[in-house]
Amino acid sequence: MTRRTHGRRPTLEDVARYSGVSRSTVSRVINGEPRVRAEVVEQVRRVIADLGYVPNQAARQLVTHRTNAVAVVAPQPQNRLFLDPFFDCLLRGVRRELAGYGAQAVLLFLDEPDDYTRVADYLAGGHVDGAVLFALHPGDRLHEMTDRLDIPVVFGGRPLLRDGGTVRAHACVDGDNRGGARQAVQHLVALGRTRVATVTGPYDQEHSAADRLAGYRDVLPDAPPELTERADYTQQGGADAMAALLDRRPDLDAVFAASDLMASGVLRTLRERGRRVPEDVAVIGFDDLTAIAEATDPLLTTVHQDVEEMGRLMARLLFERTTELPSAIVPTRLVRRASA
Amino acid sequence: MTRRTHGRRPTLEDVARYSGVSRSTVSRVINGEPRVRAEVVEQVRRVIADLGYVPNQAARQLVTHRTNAVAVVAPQPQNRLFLDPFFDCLLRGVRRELAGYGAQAVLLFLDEPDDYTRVADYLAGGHVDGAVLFALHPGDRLHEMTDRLDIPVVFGGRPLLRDGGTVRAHACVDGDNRGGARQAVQHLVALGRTRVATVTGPYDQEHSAADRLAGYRDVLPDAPPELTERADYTQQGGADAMAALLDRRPDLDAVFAASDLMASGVLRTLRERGRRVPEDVAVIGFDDLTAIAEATDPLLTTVHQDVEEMGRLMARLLFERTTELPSAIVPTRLVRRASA
DNA sequence: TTGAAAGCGCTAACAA
DNA sequence: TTGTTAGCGCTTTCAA
Repeated sequence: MTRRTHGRRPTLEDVARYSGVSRSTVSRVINGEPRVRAEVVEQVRRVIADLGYVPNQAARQLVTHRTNAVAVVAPQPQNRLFLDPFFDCLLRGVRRELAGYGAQAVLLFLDEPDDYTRVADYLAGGHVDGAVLFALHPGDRLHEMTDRLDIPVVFGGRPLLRDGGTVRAHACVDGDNRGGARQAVQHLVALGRTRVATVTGPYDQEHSAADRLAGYRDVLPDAPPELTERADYTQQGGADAMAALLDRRPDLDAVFAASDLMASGVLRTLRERGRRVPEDVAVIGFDDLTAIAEATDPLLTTVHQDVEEMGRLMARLLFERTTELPSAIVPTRLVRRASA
Repeated sequence: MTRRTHGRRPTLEDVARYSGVSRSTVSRVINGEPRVRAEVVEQVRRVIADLGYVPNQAARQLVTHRTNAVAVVAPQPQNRLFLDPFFDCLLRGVRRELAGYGAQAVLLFLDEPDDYTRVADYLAGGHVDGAVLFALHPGDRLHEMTDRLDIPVVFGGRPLLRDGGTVRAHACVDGDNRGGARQAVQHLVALGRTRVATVTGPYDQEHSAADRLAGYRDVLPDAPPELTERADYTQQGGADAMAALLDRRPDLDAVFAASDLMASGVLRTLRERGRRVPEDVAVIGFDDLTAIAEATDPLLTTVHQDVEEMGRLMARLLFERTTELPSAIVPTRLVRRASA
């Protein structure tokens, strides 16, 4: 038996009519409320299936103020973010945790200037119950835009304003970049290495890069500047940086690369220049992305971050806003493989 | 002068009251309708800014049936899609074109089984005005789920059901995979190569891979099977496949790799095995992702697809549903660089 | 256990 | 050019 609604999309009203009950009762069935007679539930369910009824979320949202959707906002700079396995992992963590709350993660990208206002409007427009903001640069305009939002916001990475001002007390999750870098460099020192170089990320643009460099300097405050080379978190960047370091200091005996991707470039250059790893030069990376760290030759010793867990934590913080300033620094640990 | 709404989020009603006009007038101002006195527009705008009023999208949507959001749905298989520059480009095209229509692209990922129903519910729930579906496998459950949707849907890549059935006449955009492959192989033949191998994509899972293999066979129907090696569209896969081909047929003199990423792996293996490109072995890729094709040594000759344009086209088809079956095959062309 | 009725915040006829 | 009015499709008191 197939019922019709004259081409209109069926409404709760239609379901009620065909079931011979009131709208309230249908609503109760849909929302799984207990106090409905079992036969009625059955009957209503049948009609719903028959009609192919799907609740109108806009109508529901208008009264409940809930959407069951959470926005994940991230920059998509030309040819970068999508090639970043770190982001891949983080996002997966957020998505899986949200799924546990029955919420749909919707990803929004920031690329061109126009995107900012459109995304800000989207977030303010009530399309989502909360937002997770990723990998924004210090001083990113979106930081300020989120101040006026009346939904909870969680940042990945420390939120900072350009001028040193602070944003509203949003939650924030980050890895222990500085501590992790310290562990790595201390390990190299403990190995007896005395000329420890570092390949950094873009420390003027990213907190994580600045913090990892700070960790290196914590352990080696007197390291000469020519042992530090700035790169851009890419493999090629790591390879080029390594070449520059070798040109300046052929005698270096260890390298701390601030990401696994860069470390794999570092290894490539060392191989091309005929240096043995770890005998001649010990190498440590950062992130412990298994797809990279367990595929290099030799296997990469690196600072482990539980990236998926960081993602999950961000999602959790969105829903459990118990403490006043629910932020978290996720600890790191050194994973020894073959390169150091 | 700051007005208050007792902690409530301000509504259109509040704006009307403070402006001394009716709700309709405020609505007209917000929607930029012409027939409103300039001073009134000014005044209303001031109150809106003062109150920090943002329209409630749910309420608006309930009456207009529009959301100004479009979903982009794609699988995020563990460690794959995000590392795929092709997807990166396609998505950028979709986003930019949508931005032109004032629509926000929201990206939804499919990963675990539960995701399917949640995403289907999201799409059916009226959160978006349309959906762009990417890179689904043949027989992907989502194909059938979209049949009941009352929003327009555009597929990237041909939609097929497992059992050979057809889906509702959704729009569909794809590159000319078969024709492009033919061009590539014909070029190798014209170069005088007589033992042309091919490294294929996962042709049992992806249309594009099957079509590119078909193009190879169109030109070389009698090529022996040992000249064909299946890989997985990754760089490492391409490298391994090349090694296998060389082991079987050390005399091969050309390779058509069904993606640039695989082609870069192919070049790596050829270099390691001491073969000169193109003197000993000519190599052609597919996609023309400049980040890859212009970074290989030698520069990669490849089949060009305007991937960003394909993305834009998908978005356009969503809004301009004029013809009955608005599908499109985007043509390809061979870009000669150094490798063939 | 069920129904009646009000209202969420907005747009869109229709009148004025 | 502006205001009045009637919904959009749902949830949620409150009564029955």
